[in-house]
Amino acid sequence: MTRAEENYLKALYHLSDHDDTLVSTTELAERLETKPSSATDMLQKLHDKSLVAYTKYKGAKLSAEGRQKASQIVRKHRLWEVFLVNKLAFGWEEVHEIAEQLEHIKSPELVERLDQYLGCPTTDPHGDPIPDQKGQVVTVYKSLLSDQPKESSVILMGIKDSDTNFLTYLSQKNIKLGSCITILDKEPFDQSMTIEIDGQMHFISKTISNNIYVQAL
Amino acid sequence: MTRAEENYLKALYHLSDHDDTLVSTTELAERLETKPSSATDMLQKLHDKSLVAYTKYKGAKLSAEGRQKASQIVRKHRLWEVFLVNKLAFGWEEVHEIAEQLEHIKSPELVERLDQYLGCPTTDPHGDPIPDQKGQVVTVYKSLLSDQPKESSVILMGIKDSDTNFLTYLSQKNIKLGSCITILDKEPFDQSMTIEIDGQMHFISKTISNNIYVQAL
DNA sequence: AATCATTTTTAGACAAGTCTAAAAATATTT
DNA sequence: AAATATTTTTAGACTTGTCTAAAAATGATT
Repeated sequence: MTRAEENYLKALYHLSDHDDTLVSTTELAERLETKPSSATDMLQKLHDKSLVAYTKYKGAKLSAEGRQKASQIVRKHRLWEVFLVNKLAFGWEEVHEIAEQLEHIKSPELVERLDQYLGCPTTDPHGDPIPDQKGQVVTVYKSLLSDQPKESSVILMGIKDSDTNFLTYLSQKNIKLGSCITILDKEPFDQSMTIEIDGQMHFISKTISNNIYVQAL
Repeated sequence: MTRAEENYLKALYHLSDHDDTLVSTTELAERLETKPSSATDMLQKLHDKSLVAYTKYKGAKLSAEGRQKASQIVRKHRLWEVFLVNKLAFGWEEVHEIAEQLEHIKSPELVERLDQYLGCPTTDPHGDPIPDQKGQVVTVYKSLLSDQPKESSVILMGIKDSDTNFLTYLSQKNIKLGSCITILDKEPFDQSMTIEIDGQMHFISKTISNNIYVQAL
């Protein structure tokens, strides 16, 4: 498999993550920052290889085989992210781009040894699950911080959209995975919150709280 | 720089390692398992980019800039080899292919952190020197085992041609970097040797001893 | 149901890197 | 020094993945 093929499979994996909906050509092209015509070409190619179920004008989704392949690329991506953060002390906002490259390294042996070396982690530095060799992921129940009531305490479990700017914003405020968050106040008007983390108080907008996954204490 | 360009630079680096001789198109093509016509195309391209000094029908060599670029690819290759052997417990005969892929990962920050993490090694698992950021290498004086006199004792410092089969042969016999070798006997006729390593005796041909670098104790 | 707008596909072109086959230059031999 | 052999380069073609522009299909509107 070429790098381009791998990137298309991965994009399909992310776009039809849980639901089994068909992905449109335009949607796929946007995700990959390319043109719909290019996506069409590739979908036909991947369909010929039985990695994608694609019907002209209707859309595409991964086949069982394609999903397995895609999951292993995601597995590699997230394992490398753990390596970069836990072993090389990169910040969680710095690792995505490097992992985009490392995920294409072809060596099943390497992946398994890396997994062992890292202690077989089940989530990456942003709280996203790491698929196992079979493509299975451990589903951890996560709610959005924005849905939590006033005066409750929760643990930060993940980031919904791991945008670099957002990750940088959080790490500057020393907010990280595992942080204990107490909601001191919640404005009924715009749902902005006053929260407390490690004795520090922060005001956060709904946009922010809506991008943070938490778990009840 | 593309992967192909990097591979050509690296090949030139290895082919005109110490001496500053011109490399022929055929020589380069053979090293890269490609055709001379392809090598010609690429040499012209690299010449246009000032990475290679190339004269039609004469041959090519790296420019200062090209040599620097090449050295950093070799640096990455060898650092990753150290990682694979020292951290992931791969055998020294298993790491070349994987490092061939890892050497193309583009992230200066990653290289420097990896270097630190590994303790800034100066040689790779086969005893080859790791260039520093400037492309400089520490030259360690190494002689060939085949040139050593009978009854001398030496330390194994490196492998001349790190062929997979040869590396496997050595590791099966538990012969590794740093092993102390005593030459018990040396046959005048074919220069085959009887050597002793860690209490184990081995008979080795000239072909073998000629591929092992050692240093006097 | 017919028209209009949008999405998707096709067709043809381009760049990178490779190849084969033929032409040009260099090296070797007599 | 001329003829032959070898090496190197050029020319044209192919593949992968992309693009633009035009055609076809689908969806929305009236």
